[in-house]
Amino acid sequence: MKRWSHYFVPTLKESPADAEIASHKLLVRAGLVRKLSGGLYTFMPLGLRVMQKLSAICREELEREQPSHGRAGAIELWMPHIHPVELWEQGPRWAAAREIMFRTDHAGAGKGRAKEPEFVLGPTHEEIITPLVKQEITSYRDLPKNFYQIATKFRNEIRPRYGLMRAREFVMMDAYSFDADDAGAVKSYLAMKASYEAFFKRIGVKAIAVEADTGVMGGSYSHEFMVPAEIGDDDVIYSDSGYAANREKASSSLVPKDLADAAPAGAVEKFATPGVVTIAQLAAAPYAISGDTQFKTLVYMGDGKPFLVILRGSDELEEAKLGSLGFTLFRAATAEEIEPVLGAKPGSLGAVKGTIKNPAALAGVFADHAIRLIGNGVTGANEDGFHLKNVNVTRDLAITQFGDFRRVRTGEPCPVSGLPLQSKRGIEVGHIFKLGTKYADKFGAVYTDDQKQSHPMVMGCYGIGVSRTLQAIIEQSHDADGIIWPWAVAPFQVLICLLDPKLPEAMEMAEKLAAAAEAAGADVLLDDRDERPGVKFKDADLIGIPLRIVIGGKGLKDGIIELKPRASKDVQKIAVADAPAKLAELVRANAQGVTA
RNA sequence: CGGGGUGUAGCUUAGUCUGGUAGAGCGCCUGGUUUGGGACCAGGAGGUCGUAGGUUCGAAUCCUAUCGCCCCGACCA
Repeated sequence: MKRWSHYFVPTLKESPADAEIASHKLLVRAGLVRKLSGGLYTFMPLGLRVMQKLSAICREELEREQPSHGRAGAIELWMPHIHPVELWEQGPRWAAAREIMFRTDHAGAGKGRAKEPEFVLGPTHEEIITPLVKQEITSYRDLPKNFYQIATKFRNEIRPRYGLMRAREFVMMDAYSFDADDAGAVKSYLAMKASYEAFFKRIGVKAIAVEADTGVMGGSYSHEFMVPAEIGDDDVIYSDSGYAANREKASSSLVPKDLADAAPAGAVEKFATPGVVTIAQLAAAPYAISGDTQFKTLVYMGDGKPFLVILRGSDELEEAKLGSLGFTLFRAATAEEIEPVLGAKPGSLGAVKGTIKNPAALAGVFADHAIRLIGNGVTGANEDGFHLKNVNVTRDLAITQFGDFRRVRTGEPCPVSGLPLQSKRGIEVGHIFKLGTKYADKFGAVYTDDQKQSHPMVMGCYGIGVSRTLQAIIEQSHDADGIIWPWAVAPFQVLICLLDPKLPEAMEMAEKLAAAAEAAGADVLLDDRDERPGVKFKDADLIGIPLRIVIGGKGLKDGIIELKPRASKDVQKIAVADAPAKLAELVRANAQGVTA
């Protein structure tokens, strides 16, 4: 039992000026965190307790045996957070990752300046664990293995946001699985997915697993765990069939599988379009060529070489989908880069064979499937002020490869069920990746099988943003008065409000109840402060302890105490004599509800 | 990094346009009265107005630079 008067819970009546969203305001008002600087937070005693509860449950769920997958759970270890930069340079994503990494300099190290940093602060640990496993595991007998840690991560986010939601230093559970083959890696992946689902369920968070883009991590497939919330950074696309994907990854069955190639409608014809540089201008009078019959040609630079992406004029590029093309780094090309290759400025670009000034410079022409719906359409002539009509997809466009590059829209048919797609915002609290051999190849993490053959290990990597989850819980579970903690992660499960702490019989009662609750498995906070009742009630609601007990001088005279769950409005009055047993029973019932 | 906003006491802020030497509420300290939903009265402490220059007789206020923070965009647990 903690006595509030000897503890430290600095609550605030007013919201801090720099907090915008409910969970951020409550985080600070309830005394869970304090800001040091943008994206850097101190966990105050109450906030730390929640972090510890989240971590403990996370450990239990990760280490639990997964009988259905015939393998042991994950194994905890602890890796350094200062990494020699050479390991990152050797890894597969240095070019992309270095931007978000904090680097160390040599200040205070008694050395001169070096040109390159020697150490970086770890944003995640693939580059550390893979060499470790390469060194320690060489036999199939030692596989599979899944290692994890719960530790601080450092990312120099371009824009930290919303308190713990996107911080520069944050707490993450990161796990890495190593399997002998792909089938094993899939098992490990599914076992982790099951562990994640169990974890989020236990902590009282409604998180849904959605298909996700693999981004800079690479790998073959991945799921994100999303907490639905208006303030979330991500769009979840879903349908009532159960399909759910991050917008970056989402697709639709807009183009029928059996769609035949359109026959040419006539010879390609050039026409003058002076001053027309947008899809909208061409769609307007006097041209009146609707966006869904125009070909939009975008130019990107992939690892230094230009490539083209063709979409319907009415569609938007989903940039993340270009990741499937295999470039390490890509970005939109500048007008200066475009003109020498295509022969025109943006606004008159096209991919019709023979109109591209320097086709040899291109790394490829990638077309979205949806342009097949156009069949015959209009595109730029690669000559400023001119467009081409009667352009036929199969006859006239020099397409290297078709793919899914467009951003889906709600209302389009779900790729699984055909039901209309819907969209909602979500907070990404966890992510799992099946990595394949990408890192194992780079670091030479191989093992020998029972035929004396050497193979790369097949990896998976997994993350849960523990500190972000803490805030997501608040975002998902609060009301106008404060936080409503789920039982399992509450900093304390029971709050005893002693309205008259100076009354010896009240204090005696409080201690008796606290002992009963603790024996039943609850953590107890005793508000023994010399404050007026109103202050105690307001604070109680604000910090959101699930079960509140009120011991007041008046009630005690009538032989009763009060019991009120934070989540409900009902106050139960209980006879003093029955109180300890009743409280213990309630505690056990609640605890069972979250471990069952 | 682009766009927008903001910086005054521990917190929330007024004052800035129109220059005259900083005010409130909360919190804190002392005393008293109170005590079931953020009490009241009296007294008190606390501010180089983000920082550095400049204009001016005089700058929180005008100008320049710089830093921090917040929001929107591209990135991420």
